[in-house]
Amino acid sequence: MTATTKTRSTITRNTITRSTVTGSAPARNTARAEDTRRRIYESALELFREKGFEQTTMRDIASKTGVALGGAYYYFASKEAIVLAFYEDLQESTHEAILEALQGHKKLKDRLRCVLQKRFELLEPNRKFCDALFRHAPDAQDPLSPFSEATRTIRDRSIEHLRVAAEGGDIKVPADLAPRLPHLLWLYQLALILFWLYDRSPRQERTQQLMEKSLGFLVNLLRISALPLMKPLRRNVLELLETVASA
Amino acid sequence: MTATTKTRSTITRNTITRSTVTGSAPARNTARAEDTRRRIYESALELFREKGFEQTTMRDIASKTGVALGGAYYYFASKEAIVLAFYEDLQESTHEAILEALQGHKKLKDRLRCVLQKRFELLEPNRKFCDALFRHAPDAQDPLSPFSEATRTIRDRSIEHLRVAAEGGDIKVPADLAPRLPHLLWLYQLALILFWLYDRSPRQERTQQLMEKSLGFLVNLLRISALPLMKPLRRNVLELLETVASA
DNA sequence: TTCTCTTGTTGAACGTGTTCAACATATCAT
DNA sequence: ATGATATGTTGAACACGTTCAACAAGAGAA
Repeated sequence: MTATTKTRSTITRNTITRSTVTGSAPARNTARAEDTRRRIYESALELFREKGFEQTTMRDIASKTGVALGGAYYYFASKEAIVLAFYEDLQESTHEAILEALQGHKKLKDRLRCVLQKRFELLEPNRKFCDALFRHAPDAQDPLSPFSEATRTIRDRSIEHLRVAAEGGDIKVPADLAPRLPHLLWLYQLALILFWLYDRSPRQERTQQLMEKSLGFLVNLLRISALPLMKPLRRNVLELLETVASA
Repeated sequence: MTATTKTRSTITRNTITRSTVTGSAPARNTARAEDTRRRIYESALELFREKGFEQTTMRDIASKTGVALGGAYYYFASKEAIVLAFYEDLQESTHEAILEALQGHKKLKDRLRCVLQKRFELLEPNRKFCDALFRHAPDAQDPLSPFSEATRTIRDRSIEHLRVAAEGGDIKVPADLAPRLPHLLWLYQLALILFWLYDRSPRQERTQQLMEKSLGFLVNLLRISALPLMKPLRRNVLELLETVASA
């Protein structure tokens, strides 16, 4: 066992040019780099889909791509960052699609279901590995957490979908609650996705059931929330949110 | 690089005598074993408290205890299992205490706060490492998940506290909701603990605030839930729970 | 061309949780 | 006491994610 004392150098190139959450992406995207990156990315997703996140090794990914182990880390800061890149892509490529799909629906319940369905539809082929994103979920300091500053862009997009869905619906939301609603709906969506990821029923029917039931509940809740009787409860909820949100 | 092909033997002792979640505990607890186990356990907790879960190495634990690395694994199935053992201990040693503390309170809000306060009080010195328990939380198949079959005993104890707290309170809970309430309260407690673990405010004051606000909300909600108007919403909630609970 | 600097690539080494076959010690029937 | 079996202990080896110093390839200036 050679006790090689490694000199830990202080300055490295990559610490400077880190740009997105996705990883230590090189500053200039030359054609070669772009290509290598894409090849690594695609090998990775293929393997993730086949064997799941845990079962796939960075060595697998590198060797399938035909690069050295270290190569993967030149493009992605970590194994999980690859999954995050996928989620970014997903959000990117479906933003318009979701907003368009909404046009056909008037009722709030339908509009929300529309957004959720679309999301699940796109997530479906990748169900086996998306749970990786929730591994460190509650720690908002972790860049990969859905609550982190680093994932704000992705999150904001998603919230925007839900805002549009809620605003165009047939239900009048109380003025004090309205501005908070999109964020709440996003939390609701997050919970559903989490349930779906671990749903072991065939074709994830239980998630479908849960979605229907919970949508019904949600809409009823919103309807009722407008009643004068509900004012104190609404105040309760808003205070709660205030407390949670204050950084 | 010596390519040592290791013969993977098929039968090992430990696979047979595994008894609790806590780890592959030996069948007979001899005095020596008991002692070694405790020493490992205590070193581990000390280190966890000092440096947190991630920063503490199994090698640290072993060497601090004065045993070989493998020794730790003779008593604990994994690093996380040590934390679970701690949580078991906690539950064990405080069951009575919590039930007694409840005696002094009549109002539901006070009774619930009493249970929660006690829990946090006991968890407090160990805040730095309890998050380890939530690492694989949503996967009910993982033995260490709070939802797993393996942790049922711990969970049931906790739910029992909350059942007693709710039953002795001053608020009449609707008959259809009452049997489900303890489980719901347990989920509520889980959420609070999760928030607390990652609460970075000084002395975790935000958690205290959140507790007060949410307790107020909860009690108001229960009060209102008895109104005839609320029958359909209650039905909604119960259906929801049914869907989630069906294995 | 040749020299320099940026960009891209390599693979050995590290630190980690975990496993396991070998060894050591205790327990107990004969 | 002696062997046999159960119990406890060891440390090397494994597989994995990750890091990094060294090297190679390309682009641009001289």
